[in-house]
Amino acid sequence: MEALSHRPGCYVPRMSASQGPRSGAGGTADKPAMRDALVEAAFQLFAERGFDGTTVDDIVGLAGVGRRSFFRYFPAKEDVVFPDHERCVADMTAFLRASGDADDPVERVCDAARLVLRMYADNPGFSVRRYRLTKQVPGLRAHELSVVWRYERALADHLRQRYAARPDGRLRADVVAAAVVAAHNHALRSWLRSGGRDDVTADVDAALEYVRAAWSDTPGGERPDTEPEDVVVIVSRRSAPLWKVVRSVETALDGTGPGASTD
Amino acid sequence: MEALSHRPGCYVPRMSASQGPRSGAGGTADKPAMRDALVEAAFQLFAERGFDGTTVDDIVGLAGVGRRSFFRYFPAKEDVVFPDHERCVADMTAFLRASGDADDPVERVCDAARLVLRMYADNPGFSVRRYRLTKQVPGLRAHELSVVWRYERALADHLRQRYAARPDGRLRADVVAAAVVAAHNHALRSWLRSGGRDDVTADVDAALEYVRAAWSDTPGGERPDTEPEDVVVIVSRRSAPLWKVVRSVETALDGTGPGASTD
DNA sequence: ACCATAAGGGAACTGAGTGCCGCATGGAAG
DNA sequence: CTTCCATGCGGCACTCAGTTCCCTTATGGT
Repeated sequence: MEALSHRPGCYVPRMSASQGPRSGAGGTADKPAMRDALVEAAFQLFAERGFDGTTVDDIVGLAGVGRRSFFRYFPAKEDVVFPDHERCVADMTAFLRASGDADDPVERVCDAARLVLRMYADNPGFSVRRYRLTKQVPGLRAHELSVVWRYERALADHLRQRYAARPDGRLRADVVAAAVVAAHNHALRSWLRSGGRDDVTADVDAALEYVRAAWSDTPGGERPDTEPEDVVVIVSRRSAPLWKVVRSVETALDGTGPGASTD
Repeated sequence: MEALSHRPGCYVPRMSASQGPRSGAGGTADKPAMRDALVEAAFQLFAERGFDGTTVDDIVGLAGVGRRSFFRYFPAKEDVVFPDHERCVADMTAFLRASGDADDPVERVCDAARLVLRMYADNPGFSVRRYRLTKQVPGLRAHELSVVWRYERALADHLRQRYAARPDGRLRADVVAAAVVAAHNHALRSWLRSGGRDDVTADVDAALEYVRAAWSDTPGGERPDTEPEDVVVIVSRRSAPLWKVVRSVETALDGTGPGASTD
């Protein structure tokens, strides 16, 4: 999570696809005013008449632009609901590409998921409005699946590189990526359902820790540098009475007595 | 997996959605000839001109039926590529609903995934043709996502019921469902990529065992009915030499010697 | 013979998405 | 200042997916 805080120069400028025409002077931070106007008009009409009840002509009519311009900025009507999706994917892939080979791959993809979370949390109002929309419009739900799929593919591709040496590296990469995305989405959705009031980051951290504990190579809840020296394993016959099991566990954890410590 | 073999009366008759009109006499096993003709014509044209290069008029022209009839059987053009999807989802939900509370939930959803696999493996030729199609047509890839999403939701909903007592039950359900689907799809896709020649079931079993080992409540590789009487736990100091660890493991498994058996 | 039901066929319509062309702006070169 | 080119925008027309409405036909029961 430390990797996510205050990364000054890590922002991908603007070379993303589906960005539409770059307007005016070839500077760095220009404002696609027409694009924002289209998004604003679209969400206003979607709130009034619903997604299916709104035509592209309605949107461009309210925004005061030509119909052809809409499809210059958004390849499809559904894309106006996820305006900066391409930039987010580009940011995530850049973040993963900047990963070193030393750190834990699972940690890295969890941090990448936190990156996506931050993009949602930065605009709570917009995220909640979009969530209510996608929840009840089947076409938008389907579109959201391909949005999420892009993130999952980015995570899985990164993990496949990192797990290239493992025997089941590709399988593990796909499974871990799916688990991370599922955990992230679980926490994100419950936050969106609450209207954006709860503490997202804590819930997402807990959810990601859940899969990290199951799939990371650093098994404990600790980071590699704080990992304890000992690994504890307990053997017990199932028919043994509970108090005997407990006593043996305690003894084994002490490292003395009749436990199974080999050292 | 025993639950998957030979379930004579478990087949969901025909009340699925998107099934189109039920034809002719009200018997049990009638054949929607027109539906099959549409699928056949569609795949033939898709192979020749591609999905985007084929219009619905082309399909109905080759099948010799009216254009309106196509949309009676398939709500959208993409649905002709997944003709029995609704029946598969209905089968899976029925299979999950028939689950007892005794067996391992993870085992159950893994078996449900194997059920889907069997539907693919029953028609290898069709599955491979569809795979090659969906691989290169973005619109079909997106549609496949919503197909897979239905399966994942079915698994997750079942797990949510089974994990209702757990503190993080809903999170665990979502993560396990995603992991199972990812593992299943990983093995399925590699089989489809091979043209349907490899042994699917073995690969899928291995992939599902991968997530079962991580998330099932019965940690070993054993089924509940063949579970051994003993539970083995091993304690080892990390700095111990490997041979000492191995020797202690062997001793512990023997139940004799200086191991940690409490009985 | 009559009607009821259900399936197929077909014309016409809406709306998304695309191709093409013309217009305007704005900066650079003559 | 004019010419030229590049770029963004608007508009028209077109294709095609999907829907609505209505008609025809077959079958089966009374």
